[in-house]
Amino acid sequence: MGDRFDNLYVVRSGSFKGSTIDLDGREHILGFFMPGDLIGFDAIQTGKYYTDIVALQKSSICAIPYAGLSRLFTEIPQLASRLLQMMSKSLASRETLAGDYSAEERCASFLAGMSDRFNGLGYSAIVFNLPMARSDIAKSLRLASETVTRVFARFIDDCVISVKGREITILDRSRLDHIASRMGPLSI
Amino acid sequence: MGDRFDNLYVVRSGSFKGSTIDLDGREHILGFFMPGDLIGFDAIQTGKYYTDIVALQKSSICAIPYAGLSRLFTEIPQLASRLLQMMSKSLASRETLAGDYSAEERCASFLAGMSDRFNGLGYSAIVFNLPMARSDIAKSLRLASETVTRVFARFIDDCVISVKGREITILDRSRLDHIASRMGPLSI
DNA sequence: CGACAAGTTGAACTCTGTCAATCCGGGTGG
DNA sequence: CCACCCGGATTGACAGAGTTCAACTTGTCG
Repeated sequence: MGDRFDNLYVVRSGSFKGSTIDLDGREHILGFFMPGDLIGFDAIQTGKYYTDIVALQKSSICAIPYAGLSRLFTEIPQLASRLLQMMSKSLASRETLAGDYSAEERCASFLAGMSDRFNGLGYSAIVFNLPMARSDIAKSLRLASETVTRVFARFIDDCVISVKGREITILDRSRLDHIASRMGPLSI
Repeated sequence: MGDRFDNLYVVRSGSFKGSTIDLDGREHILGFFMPGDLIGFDAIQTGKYYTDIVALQKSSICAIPYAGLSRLFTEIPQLASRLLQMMSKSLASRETLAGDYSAEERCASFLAGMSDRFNGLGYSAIVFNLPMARSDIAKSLRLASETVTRVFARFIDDCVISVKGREITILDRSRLDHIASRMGPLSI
């Protein structure tokens, strides 16, 4: 955070969280990045990164110098369009997160979103290991970690998911979708 | 909303609100658009507008066919960069709005932001007329309109602002900034 | 096996939303 | 010119979801 914006980064393996620390010292988590995700385009405007990026496990990234990339806009105009598309998608996700939704809706949307993302990466959409701590989930959903625990507990009671530490098993995806239905998809 | 994405629009005069109706029929306001603001780039990804745009007063806009614009990316690569910048800025604003901030922080940030925007347009940063209803402010900040009223009342008691209908006078900008300090600027 | 971080559970509290009543200002029509 | 309306704004009372604080449990790693 605060460094001069020179590169965009693509996650190659592992996962990251994007976070900021506000003036009261509280951490806000803006999203999680998984393989294929692009990191850093929120810095294009200001020329400075304004989020901290923290690896959640052993991970690797690939740097893309923005100067070189933007020069390519001339030769490959689709490149700019594609970049605009990715930003547009990210924007929609933020939009979703900004809505006033209940803790259950948020958690359901989060779980469904993670399932989809793992699925898109070729992993199981049913059983997967969350790379982040409960408190990180909570901060990304704007909830207290205790609330996330309690909602998960309710989901377990209702046989929607089962949980073993950070391993999640989706037992009833349609129910999950139904709970999350008011919210759009949470892609990042 | 729902129409095929063909044009971006620039506000020439007046003001607009961008809103969606969720499945429960409740309106969410995503932002306000004032002269110079660009409308519609959140549709780049999906190819469909997914917000309703409503004028708040007699207003005029200028349509920019996106097909023509994106062709220009080749000739004028700065154009794509500029567009990316604007989206990046919008992204940052959404980020801000997604955080968990108190009603006071949200309202203070909103007022400071409006003051800055009017100022940027050549109007007074001290006294200005809000074009939108209290309920619109509330919906854009994810609050109930009553809460906005109450927070404004508290600000008046503390001599931070004075209010006469939709006319706002900033009495103590530094205090306002202080209250809003945990939040980033709310530009859109 | 012990220690420390992460996660869970319980109880009290607080902020904000909801509901309802009232107030205000501007436009309308007699 | 005034009485009347009507939507927006304000104010009050109350309830509920979620936070906070604290204690307790679990699991992981040295």
